[in-house]
Amino acid sequence: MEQIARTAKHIGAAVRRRRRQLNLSQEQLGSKIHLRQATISKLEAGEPATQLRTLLDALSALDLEIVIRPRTKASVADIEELF
Amino acid sequence: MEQIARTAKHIGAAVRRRRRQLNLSQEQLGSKIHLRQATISKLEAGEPATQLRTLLDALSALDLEIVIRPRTKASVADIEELF
DNA sequence: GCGGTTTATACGCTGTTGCGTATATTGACA
DNA sequence: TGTCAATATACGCAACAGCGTATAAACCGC
Repeated sequence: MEQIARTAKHIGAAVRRRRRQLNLSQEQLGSKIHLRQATISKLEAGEPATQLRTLLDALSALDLEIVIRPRTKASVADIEELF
Repeated sequence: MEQIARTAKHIGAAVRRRRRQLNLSQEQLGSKIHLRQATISKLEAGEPATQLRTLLDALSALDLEIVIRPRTKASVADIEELF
């Protein structure tokens, strides 16, 4: 339930996972926060130039939050496994 | 050491806190990741249109990572206190 | 108070978002 | 396999990030 994310792709994957968990389509999620389905698609695809606002709005609608903490010793391989 | 961040301002504050902890100037942090001092300034100011790439690059240089998880019950007031 | 450092802000430029709108592509399942 | 939902992608547009460069403003120790 806790996803470590070090890249935009990780973040996108976490968003997608949660959205599906909640049985929402990109369209439905988008309309909750006034973003287009295409925008959600790019966010989930891990587009690194996505705006912070877009991510935060999505997280909010998905009842997710971000925690910022010192990096754990988990290797990159360990993290990739989660995705 | 774990910062909950639900807004761009929270994120910016966490970045700034860590940067200072490591005794880096915005200039120094920026040059590590090929971003201008002005860009770091905006990130720390909590500009919500900042690009994800910018944040992730900064976190990487600061040896920080993001965790995405379901929102805790902590009230907004509780979170604001941290900042 | 001063001088030096650090941070905020400005201008013109290029690149890219997210928009509206629309259409391919893919996926799921009867 | 056919069909409808869901997702990816496209075009032109307005808005704005981040760039180089530069300067104002705020901070700090002495």
